[in-house]
Amino acid sequence: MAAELAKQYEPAEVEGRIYSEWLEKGYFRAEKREGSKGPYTISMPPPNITGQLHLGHCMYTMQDALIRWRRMQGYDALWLPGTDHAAIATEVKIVEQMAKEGLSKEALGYEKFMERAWAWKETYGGRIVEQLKLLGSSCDWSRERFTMDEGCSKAVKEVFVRLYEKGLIYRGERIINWCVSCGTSISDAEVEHSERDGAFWHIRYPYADGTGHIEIATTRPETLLGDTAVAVHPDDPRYAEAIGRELILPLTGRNIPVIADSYVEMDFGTGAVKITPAHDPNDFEVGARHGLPILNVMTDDGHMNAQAGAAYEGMDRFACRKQLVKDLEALGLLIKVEPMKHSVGECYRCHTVAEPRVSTQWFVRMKPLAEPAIAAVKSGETKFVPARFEKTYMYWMENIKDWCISRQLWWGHRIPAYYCGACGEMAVTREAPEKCAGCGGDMVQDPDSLDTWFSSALWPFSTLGWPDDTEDLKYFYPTNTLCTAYDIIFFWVARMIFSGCEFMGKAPFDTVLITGLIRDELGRKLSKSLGNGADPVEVIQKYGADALRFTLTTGNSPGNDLRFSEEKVSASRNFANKIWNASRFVRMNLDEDEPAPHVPGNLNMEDQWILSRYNTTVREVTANLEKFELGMAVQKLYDFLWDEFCDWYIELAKISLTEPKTRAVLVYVLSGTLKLLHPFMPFITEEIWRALPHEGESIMISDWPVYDEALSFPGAEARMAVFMEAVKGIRNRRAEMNVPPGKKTNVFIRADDTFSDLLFVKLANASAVHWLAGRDYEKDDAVRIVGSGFKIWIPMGELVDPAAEKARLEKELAHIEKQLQGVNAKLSNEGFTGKAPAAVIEGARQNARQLAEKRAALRESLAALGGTV
RNA sequence: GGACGCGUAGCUCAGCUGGUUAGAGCGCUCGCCUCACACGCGAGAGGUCCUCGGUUCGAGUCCGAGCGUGUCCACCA
Repeated sequence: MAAELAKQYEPAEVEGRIYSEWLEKGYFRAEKREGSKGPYTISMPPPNITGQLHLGHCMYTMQDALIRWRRMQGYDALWLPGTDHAAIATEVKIVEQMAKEGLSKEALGYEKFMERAWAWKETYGGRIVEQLKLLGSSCDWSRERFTMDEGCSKAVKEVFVRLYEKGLIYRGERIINWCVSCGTSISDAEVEHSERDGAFWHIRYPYADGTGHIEIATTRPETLLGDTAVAVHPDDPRYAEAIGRELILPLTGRNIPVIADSYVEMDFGTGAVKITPAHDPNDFEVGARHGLPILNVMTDDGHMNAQAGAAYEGMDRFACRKQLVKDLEALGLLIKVEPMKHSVGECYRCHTVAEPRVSTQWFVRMKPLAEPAIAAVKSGETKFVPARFEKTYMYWMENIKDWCISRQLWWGHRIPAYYCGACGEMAVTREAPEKCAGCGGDMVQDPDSLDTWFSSALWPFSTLGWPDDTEDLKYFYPTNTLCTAYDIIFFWVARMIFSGCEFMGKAPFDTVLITGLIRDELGRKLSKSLGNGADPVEVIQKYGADALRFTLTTGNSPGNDLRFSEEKVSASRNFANKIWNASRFVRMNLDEDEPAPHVPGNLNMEDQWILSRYNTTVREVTANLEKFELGMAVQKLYDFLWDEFCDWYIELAKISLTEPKTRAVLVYVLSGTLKLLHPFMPFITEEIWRALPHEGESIMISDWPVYDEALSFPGAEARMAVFMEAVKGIRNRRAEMNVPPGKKTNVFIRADDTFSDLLFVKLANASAVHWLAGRDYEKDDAVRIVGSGFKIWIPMGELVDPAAEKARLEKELAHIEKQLQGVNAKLSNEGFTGKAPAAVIEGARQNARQLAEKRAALRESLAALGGTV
């Protein structure tokens, strides 16, 4: 056994050593074992290889806590880790990095660029994995995966081909969101909308026959150059005559028709809408209905193209907007400019204003896939915790649109579509075709890659070996708990569910545990630009991983955001130190050959009490974990260990440390509590557990404690409650009377029950305890303490301030009277006595009796005191 | 325009299916270096549980309305 423990817990000395040992022993490895309780699986949300560990990742603590708990319960607990290639995010970073060296993608070429990207993956993907280890994550690293590794890539290809063959993937020309900065399409989910100050330009479109004009209003004047019609509502009387006439599109000289479409809102703007099918999703629909030409006026990088006309070609889209407004004004066609707030979409990666534009892309037909995914949640096959997020999910799924999955990026999974250079024939296949099946011409692969979420959607089964029918897949799928923040329900959770339903026939997990977001002290979202996120690595170095984990799990409930502050971590560190010192105390009083944890015989009141309280804690903490109430579980452990075990039991145990029985109880309760705490504070619990008598080689593979009816001692709990009340009463009185801690006092007690004098000597600074059987203390010169089932007198001479005592008694009396009044009012209410459960009524009666007793005693005390003041 | 949170002690937040006197951490006041721990010990102060109605014998907890605040979704140009 280790020598005496240090006075303060030093996490930095402990954590690395213990983590390495766990790794070496292979404790994280999950396997199908005979006689286990079965599988318990969590797929780790794969962190992006772009990132460093941030506080958000530290919420993975919840997953680790669940895994550690289930592992101790005897499940084959698999926490499957990995990283995400994060197509667009990574590519943007690499391009940035290259720009600093004066390099560009194009200049480098595809092959070289990909080499560079893989090198990036090795460096930074590796870094974040190492950082996850610092947190204490007990993942099965032997199963670590990457969304672009061979297996995952095979799964992606398989899914693409199957969906294509089923007609659920198609290629077509649609309006998509385009990021001019990233140079790629992005999905609807990847566009963030925000309200911005903009303007509403009212513009005159003259009739071609020179008989007047129609006034339209727009927030994006530059798109005028791509207009191919103006639409009005068919029932709008203002424009009844206009329908079918021609207008001259200003600055272009083109003629465009006025068409009728009920998409137009009559009472918004001027009731006439310019239609730009190439640059607006609604206009695209209108255009399709009316067979309008589609005129794309912009380039990939957000400049105006030749179709915009020579005057504007090459201009940046926003510069063009300015110029165009100026030109309209010069022509007298600008009627007015109204300030207007409207929502602008931007790329979620680079925050450039996204451009809706028509483009040929690949899409997933979502409706048929959404149906089973909706059913899975409706039927309860998959549950959200907290349940309210089901609504978020349902709303999105029920209103889902086709998913644009192709990206004009290099870093990602190539689309398995091949085109014949000779005849244009397309083939979608698992293996690249040698030659065109039709004409024998050479085939070229589609240059686009897939949305990064396309591969993460398959994560719960691709990582287990799918499409091969592996043993892992059979055993660990479906997984159990998916734990993630609410901000990626659409991006990821929803897509995993429909993918699981489609390809596995089963939803990928039974529970989605939603965590909140971490915010800073001021409640702001953590962001790189604000630089307001503490670096978890530094926090861990300073306070320890256990303190950080504790901070993130305690007193927090699923789905709610959490404000992070260093003060909280410091408080958690203090708790770790408290555990450490309590254990140090226990440890230093043990014999060399102290037996392993067991419940001894000959238990006295306080032994029974702490065992009973421990037993209750076991039951409640386990129940909390089953309901995913991790915050509550941790809170209970904190309270139990600090308030009950340390503040009371250890103090009482000091009286009888020489008895093996007392030491056995200390060891039993402490090591059991450490087990309960282990999922949350893995390092310190392991370190201490090993220093105490124990069986087995690690706390992390020890058995989770179970509730034991034999350890339930309600009688001892009741007696102990009385004792604690008495001790607190004495302490309180001494404090208020300003009795110096060193001054011991005589204590006279009349009680229904008796306790060992030593208890009072030790905990209440008593010099001697006098038990008054069946009679009160007779002299008047004493301070009285009245409790439930006891009265205590402390001779006044030993105290100092009778006036203060009188004031205190009066205050307490008033308080008691108020309470008594309340209880009596309740008891005399027939509604209450008639309808409330018997136990509640009995409780109230008992309370009333006790209060009445206290009141009587207080009055007596006051009367007695009155004589002496 | 929809949907969803939140509003409890000075600050940050717990409080499950309604049931005795509403809790914690930090901060504050008083006293203690008491032989595990000053990252500590003991004792305190501090709350109209946002407002108004309702259901109920009983509401911080359930319902309705309102106010404040935050988030997500949405094609009104």
